[in-house]
Amino acid sequence: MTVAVRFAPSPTGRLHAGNIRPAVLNALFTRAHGGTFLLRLDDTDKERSTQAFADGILADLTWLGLSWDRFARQSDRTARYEEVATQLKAAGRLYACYETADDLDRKRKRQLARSMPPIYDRAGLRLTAVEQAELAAQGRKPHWRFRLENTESGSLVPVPTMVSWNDLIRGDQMVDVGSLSDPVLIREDGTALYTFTSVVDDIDFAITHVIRGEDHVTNSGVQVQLFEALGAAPPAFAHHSLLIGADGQALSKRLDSLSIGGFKDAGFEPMAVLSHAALIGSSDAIEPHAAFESLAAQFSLSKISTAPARFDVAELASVNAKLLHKLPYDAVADRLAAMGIGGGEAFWTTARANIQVLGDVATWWAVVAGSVPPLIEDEAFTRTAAGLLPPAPWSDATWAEWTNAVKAATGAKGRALFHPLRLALTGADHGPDMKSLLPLIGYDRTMARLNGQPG
RNA sequence: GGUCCCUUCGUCUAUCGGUUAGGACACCAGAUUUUCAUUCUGGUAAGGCGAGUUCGAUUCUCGCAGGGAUCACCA
Repeated sequence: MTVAVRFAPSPTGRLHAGNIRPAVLNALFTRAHGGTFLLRLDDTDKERSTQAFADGILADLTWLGLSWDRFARQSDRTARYEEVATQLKAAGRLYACYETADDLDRKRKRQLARSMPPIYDRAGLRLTAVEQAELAAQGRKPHWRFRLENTESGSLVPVPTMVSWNDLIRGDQMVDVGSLSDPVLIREDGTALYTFTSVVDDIDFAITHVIRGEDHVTNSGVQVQLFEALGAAPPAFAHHSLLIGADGQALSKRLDSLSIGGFKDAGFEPMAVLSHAALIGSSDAIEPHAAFESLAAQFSLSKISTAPARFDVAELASVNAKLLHKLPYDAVADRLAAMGIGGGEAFWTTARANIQVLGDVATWWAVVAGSVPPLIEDEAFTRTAAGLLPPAPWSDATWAEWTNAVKAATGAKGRALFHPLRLALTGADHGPDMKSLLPLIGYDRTMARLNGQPG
């Protein structure tokens, strides 16, 4: 059996820290098992779905470096859904209901008020042919529910009915479909809903593994019955836990600030975001991986925890910085060039240790090749240092040679010796190793800055 | 309110009845850098609470508490 997975976002928003997890996990699973990856846009909600969001999701995935083997959008498949719905009606598993949304809402509230579970009472199933004909004559349009298999024969009253599967992350799972409402599959306007379209597509695209968030666990119980009603074997399921915020509360409130677009704008590397998303809530160390293959090589669903994991953007920032600190010059040469940054490998290996995001190198490039206002703490000291500056050409040894001379002349050592020189040469009290930075700054700029000129 | 899931260092986690409770990040210290950062080495730090089972419980059972999810003509 060839592995086939899918990632099925609905284009009602952009991708964020929470919902890239199933995307990444599915992609990793595919790579690890040699399967195919279907990107499916679940755009059955016409009210909320937009082309702009669809484009945004594709752009976000592409930026992350994720690709797909197959692509589908549910709005293209309405004819197929109608066909399958007809089949289900003929099989007696889909029944017409005439309550309005308000009716249903009132029913639910009444049940809740009496501490009863808000389960649909199957009034539609009790309608006689005559009653149905009357409603139809009034021009009423029904919506259609899937009759769950959860009663004893001859009864409409649900009894505890367990649907079970061996979840690839959570182990043995049981969902009691006896305590669930028959799901609405077809809206009053005739369009299909997610619970239905998702199953039809999973069957038609021969999906073998459904990897998604634990918010779908109950859905899976219902959908297993749908698969069976349609004569298909359910796929294997794997439900990962959801993320919570750094403060321990649900993440959903602040997702706007945790969008993939936001991470991109903040200057994070795609591989840092990808590594973090793949590793959070797993038993592998959360560390940067330079390549998708490296993540895939160690990937296993069994390493994913069932407990909700905490998403902290500071942790992502740290992964990003570590990734950059190890990044070889070849991997960034093009991007540095695009930023107008030269200096070659020597500059990059010197500067990379002091950046959090790639854009930070601009700061050090200005120090090396541009103009920075020097900070002169002690004019006499820097003037003395300027007088001792060795002539060009410079090498890695120049810094030691020079600072030893300054030390001998002034008696300064340690921080008292280096701090004022760093401030004068870079305008900052922290930064890359001066030994390798000095030759990059060069004689002229160094001399100018020691004399208080921006250089 | 019903149902499901979760609870080990600050954080992500390992442990499938007997361990000095391990690792990673963060933090602290030392080394390197005669400075900061980087890098390297070392260290501090944990089983929510209460019962039960057992010779023995982080591990199994139950209760409580806390957290998450779900109960849409959303996905």
